[in-house]
Amino acid sequence: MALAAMTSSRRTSRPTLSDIARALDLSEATVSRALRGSPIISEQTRTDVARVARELGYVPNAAARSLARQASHTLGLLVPDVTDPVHGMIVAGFGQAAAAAGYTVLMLDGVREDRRRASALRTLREHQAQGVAFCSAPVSPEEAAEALRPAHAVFVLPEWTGADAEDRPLGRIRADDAVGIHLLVEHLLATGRQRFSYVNGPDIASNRLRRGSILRALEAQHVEPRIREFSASLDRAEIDAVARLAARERPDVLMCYDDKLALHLLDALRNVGLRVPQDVAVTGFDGIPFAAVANPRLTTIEQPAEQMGARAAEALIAAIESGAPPQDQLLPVRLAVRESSLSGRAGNG
Amino acid sequence: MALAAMTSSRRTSRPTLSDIARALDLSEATVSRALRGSPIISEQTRTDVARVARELGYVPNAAARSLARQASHTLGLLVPDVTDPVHGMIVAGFGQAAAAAGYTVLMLDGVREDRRRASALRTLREHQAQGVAFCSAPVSPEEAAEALRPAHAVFVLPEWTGADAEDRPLGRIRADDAVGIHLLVEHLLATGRQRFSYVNGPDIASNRLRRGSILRALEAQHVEPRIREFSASLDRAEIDAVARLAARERPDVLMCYDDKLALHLLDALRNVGLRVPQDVAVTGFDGIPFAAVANPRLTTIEQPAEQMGARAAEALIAAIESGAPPQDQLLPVRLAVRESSLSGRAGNG
DNA sequence: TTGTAAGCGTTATCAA
DNA sequence: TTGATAACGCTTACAA
Repeated sequence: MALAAMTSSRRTSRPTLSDIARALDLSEATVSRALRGSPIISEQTRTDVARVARELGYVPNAAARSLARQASHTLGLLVPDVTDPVHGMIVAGFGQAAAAAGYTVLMLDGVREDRRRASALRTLREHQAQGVAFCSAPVSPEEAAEALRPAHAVFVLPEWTGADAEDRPLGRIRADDAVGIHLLVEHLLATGRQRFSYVNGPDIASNRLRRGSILRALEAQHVEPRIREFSASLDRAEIDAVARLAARERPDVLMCYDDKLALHLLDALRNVGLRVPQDVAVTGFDGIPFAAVANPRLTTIEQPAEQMGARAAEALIAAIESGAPPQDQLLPVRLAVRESSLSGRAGNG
Repeated sequence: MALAAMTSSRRTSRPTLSDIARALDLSEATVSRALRGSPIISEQTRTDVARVARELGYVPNAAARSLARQASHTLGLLVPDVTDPVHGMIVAGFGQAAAAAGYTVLMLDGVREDRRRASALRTLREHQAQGVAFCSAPVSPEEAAEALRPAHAVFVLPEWTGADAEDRPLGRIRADDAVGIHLLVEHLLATGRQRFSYVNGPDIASNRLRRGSILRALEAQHVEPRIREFSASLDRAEIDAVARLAARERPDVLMCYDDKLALHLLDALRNVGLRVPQDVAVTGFDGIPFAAVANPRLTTIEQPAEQMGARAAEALIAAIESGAPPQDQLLPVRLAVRESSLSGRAGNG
């Protein structure tokens, strides 16, 4: 008996329920109940168990619990690139909300790469994730279905808008890009800009959506949507090319897919001698912190990224615990007007 | 029998080993061995099992495996703030290296806050993390010990340099700050800067270390270490105060704790009318991507942050699998000279 | 209020 | 080469 006890405590070197039970001469079942605050346990037992658990430094084993309960209390979060400020904020918000609700997060990064995405999905299945959020990730319907099997899913940014979206336990958390863009276009028109151009980001849904919103916003303002489009990923050569084109064509505004792109473009414009905002206005999208301290400070549409992450986790958890599919949500954005789009043009057209 | 099968497959809705075993009329043990490529399995059985597993969409249950093997294959990563570019890169590198080695990462954010740090450590114990990395996190010796119990630990940035470091299974992954700072000081002296000042970041070990290195580097260059220190967290009011002080005292250089601080200071200096680098040089530390496109582009010391994360994971895994404590590592840095520290001073002293 | 025992999905030990 | 069987640590009927 004593030997068994030693052996068992040596083997894992972590105290278990049965260590507590043995110390108090109780059954494991009673200890388990006491630890989780079951109402049918006597006050005496409860305090005894709590004390011994503390003394022993007992912490429940998540794997065992997951197995016994048939619930992992684990959420998956798929991210294309954690080093991106927006994704970082989503991750932060998601993690905080999940932790607050007692859920563990498996954050898998780099899922733009096929192999890593596949491995991430497999990891989530192995760990029996009860819900998964796709953060701006290009997931195919097949993959989504695969990831979901019995789980719930939420798309934080609307990368996937598959036709069969209705059949699946999906929810979408989005920022109200359209409204933000409407405000932005209004502001730009008000400051006298006329020849608009849009600088495309990578060819993903959010880029297409923003681009579409710009066209619609211009129409709504009865501006002929004479929009010149430029294409640039974050590849530096492409951005330089856009800057050179802009120097030649002289649009009034360069509306960029996102802040990161805009900040790099600002740098490229400096190289070709175009002044912002005197020669051309530049706007971003997202509201990342560095946009506020760029030189010139960048006009942008601020998304509540951290809140979006938190909402995603909450939606997932609510869905898991209620059994109902996660709810869609549309969060408000805010236009931050800064130097890069001020009027006072030098008039070059 | 058929009923039992249905019941069992309904209950979890995920196929298990026994589903495969039943389908092929084999034992679970054999299926388990076949799946993991045990050499003592017949070719026939192996292919049969693989086929059925694929058909059924079988994925092993991590919780069950962790329990049976007494090894979670899980690593913990404690991060103060994922939205910080440096931390983001560490997280990215760590995650990639861990995944490549078949380990799952539990990334816990916001651990600067006491409560979240405590909860993070508990989560890691619950999940039986076999190793944990503290990324620039202010951990107390007690907490570290608590986190470690039977696990291994690596400190990615040297926040904790406790006296009893020797007794514990610790390893430190650091960038060679001292060398970088030496190069930086040399460069600044070569461009004619004389009155140095250091802008302190938060009062954490890495700040103290960088500060110390600057003093030593100045001494080594036989420059009287007349260094004026300023204090600024990322609180905007403090940064503005530093800018005003700088406008009054006119040091030749403002060496900042890190890039983030430097970028904000650049903005503040613009407000008080100080030109960089004509009136004062500004340098950062870390080499975050936005430093390269700031206006003026920021001179900085580039740390291989992503590589540091990867090394941390690798060191942890090596330690786990060999049983030896993790190895210390010192990674090289690189001085990136950019506009913010160019010579051509307007001569104001 | 507490205990007994079965089970969760794997792996590992021993036999066969 | 394969099969029983006993863990792994916890939860949960069902009994007492």
